[in-house]
Amino acid sequence: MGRKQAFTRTELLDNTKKLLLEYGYDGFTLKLLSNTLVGARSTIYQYYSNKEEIVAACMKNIMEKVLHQTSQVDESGCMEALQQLLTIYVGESKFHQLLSYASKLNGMTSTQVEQDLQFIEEGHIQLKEQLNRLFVCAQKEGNIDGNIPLPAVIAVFFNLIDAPNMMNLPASQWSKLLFQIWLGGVGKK
Amino acid sequence: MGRKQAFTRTELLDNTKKLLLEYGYDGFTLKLLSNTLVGARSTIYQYYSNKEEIVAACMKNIMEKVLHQTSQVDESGCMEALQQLLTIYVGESKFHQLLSYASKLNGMTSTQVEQDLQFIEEGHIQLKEQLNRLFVCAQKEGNIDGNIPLPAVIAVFFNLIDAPNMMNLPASQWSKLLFQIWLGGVGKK
Amino acid sequence: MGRKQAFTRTELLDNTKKLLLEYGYDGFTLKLLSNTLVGARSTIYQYYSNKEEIVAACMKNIMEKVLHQTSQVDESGCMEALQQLLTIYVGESKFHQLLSYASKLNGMTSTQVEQDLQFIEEGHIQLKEQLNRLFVCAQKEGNIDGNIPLPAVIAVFFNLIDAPNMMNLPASQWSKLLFQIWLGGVGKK
Amino acid sequence: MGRKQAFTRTELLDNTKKLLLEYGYDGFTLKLLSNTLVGARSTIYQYYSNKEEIVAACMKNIMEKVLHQTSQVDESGCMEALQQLLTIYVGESKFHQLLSYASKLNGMTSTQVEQDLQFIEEGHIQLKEQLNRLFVCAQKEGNIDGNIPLPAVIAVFFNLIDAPNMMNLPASQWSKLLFQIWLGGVGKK
DNA sequence: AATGAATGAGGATTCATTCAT
DNA sequence: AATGAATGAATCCTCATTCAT
Repeated sequence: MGRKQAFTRTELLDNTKKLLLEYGYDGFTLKLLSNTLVGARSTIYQYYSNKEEIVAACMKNIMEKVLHQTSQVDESGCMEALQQLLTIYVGESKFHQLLSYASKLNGMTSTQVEQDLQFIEEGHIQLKEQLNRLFVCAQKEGNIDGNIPLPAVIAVFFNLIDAPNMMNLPASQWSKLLFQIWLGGVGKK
Repeated sequence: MGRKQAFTRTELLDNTKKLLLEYGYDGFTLKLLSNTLVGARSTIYQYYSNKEEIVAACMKNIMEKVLHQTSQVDESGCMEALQQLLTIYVGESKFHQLLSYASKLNGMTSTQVEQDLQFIEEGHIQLKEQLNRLFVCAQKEGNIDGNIPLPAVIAVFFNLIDAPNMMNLPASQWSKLLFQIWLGGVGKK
Repeated sequence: MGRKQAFTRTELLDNTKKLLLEYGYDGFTLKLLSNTLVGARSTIYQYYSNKEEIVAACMKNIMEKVLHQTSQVDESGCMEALQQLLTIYVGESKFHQLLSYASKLNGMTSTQVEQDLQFIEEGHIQLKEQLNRLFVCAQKEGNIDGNIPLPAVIAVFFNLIDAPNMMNLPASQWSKLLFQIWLGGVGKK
Repeated sequence: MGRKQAFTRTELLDNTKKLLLEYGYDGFTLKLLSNTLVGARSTIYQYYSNKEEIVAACMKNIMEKVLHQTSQVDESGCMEALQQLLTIYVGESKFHQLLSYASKLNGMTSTQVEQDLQFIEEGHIQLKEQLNRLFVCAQKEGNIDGNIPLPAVIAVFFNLIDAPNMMNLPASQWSKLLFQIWLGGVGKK
């Protein structure tokens, strides 16, 4: 009963992601979004009740995907686990950039936004804890140089995610390369 | 006798930089800018004929500063030179972030913007060439592992700039640490 | 075999009345209305073809109820009759307020609205005539001070209807009190 | 310096008052308002930063006018004072209706609105106190029938303000007539 | 030259109403 | 007949930019 949907929630969020990455939070307008969809601008409000909710849902989506993958990583071998995590992060394109828009969102406006932000927040914590566990383990096992302050180790690790894959290697290879550099450096041995 | 000058071009650009970093390109409004200056909003148009020109000039400014510093680096010792470059980049706060707003600018709107964008573009090329020179030299001198593809070496190097200095070390120390990690990795030797 | 009826016309109008009183004409939206009913918003259009028709029907309804009651008043004793009328008006909650929305309605839009407005208009006239009859009679019988212009007598009488019953007396008592004040004033005798 | 104003704050508020009375709070749109003024719609925002502030300012204005007048009433003779107050209220056209829009305003949105609402609130209290003083005094002096509950006395008094002056008498005469009815009733003595 | 005021284009959002199942 | 989805018009508001003093 009722008319059939012009577009799905998934389409909406996918296009949102693309546009957010291309134009940033403020540059992302509902007009732009509706242009990538088949219907009228106002139809978007059938799915989400305002712009913030759309962006929040989009971010939550990505966090969910990442959490799903990271939760399946076998942590018994910590170096392998770290390598796998890097692959996941590198694969989930622009993870950092997208989640950085959280600061633009005002949780007070809508319960839905608030919930999504909370979910993202908790996801972040979970991810941090996992990394911490693994870094500590790696240090204990003697895989990481104790002379380098751990914050620096982590900062560099995290930053690798955003390194532009200019050679267009497949994500897994690229991440392997990055991991190798992170661990052994670029210097001649 | 004219009215007394309300504010200088330099003040204008300095405040622009601060605001751009705080609010991003879209969040940066002329009202916000004029609030940080002594005169009226419309006076800004005596200096630049639109918002894009202001941002372009601001970006050009930063590129100029960086180019000025990098051009003074003694390239005879390539490893030392690279280390110095990293210090310069790390010191020039948010170099990447600011220059990323170039994508928001539409060169077609004004000749001035076009010229500034061109300058920035050329600056980028110049910087890349300098790095390339040094990386090739470093490789030749046997300081860099030939098994790692040069683009990866460069990508990681460039990305270090944006690593958050969470321990709040002085720029020179932080850059030294990053350089050391880049070269030798975080793994136990 | 058709679908089962979602809601009745009466339910629709009753809820409309409640909402009109709570939110006013503009605050009254079809979404709000459909939320108080069991079916879908669009089903409302099976009963009335637009918002104006709903409000007009609601207003007509109320006028009908009042007319029905006032037509049963025995006018032989004019003071008793006036007292009864006041009770009716006071009892028909917010009679004035609801009928004031007539000004928001545009008779041109639909024949139905036009007819309803006409009905209401005529009802008003009928009520006025009845009151006039009774006031004239009251004057003749020497119950009303001939020195007070009749329009003022009527205006005050009509306005009593809207006096807020702050003591929350039962309608009949409240109306009796108002009638007594109207007739005898609040001054010490 | 600068261009000369297209319209004054006073014009703006006067037109606002007229429109509010004609169309109600929701029916009052900035488009409507700007149509009654010489300039563009957006120019209105030079004076007030949103619709609520305009309405709040308009309401405050009216309250100020009324308070100014009521504060000059000589309260030594309480019946005369009450008569004067009624004249003031009757003269300040639609005092009640306009101030009733306070409920539509959300004080949280703007400090200005909050302050104006507070002012209006306090004005209300002041007016109530003045009336109370006078009613009590009138009762003491034996001018008011002790058998009628005071709330009813007050309710009727207040309601007189809104009685439509259908004979178009000058405000002072009309109010005198109303006062006389309120005090002595319409019945034959 | 400096400025205060004016303005139009653009964006988010709501709502009555219409469509298609 | 009932409905869920679609939609365009209308509204508030912001902002870069232009005007006139």
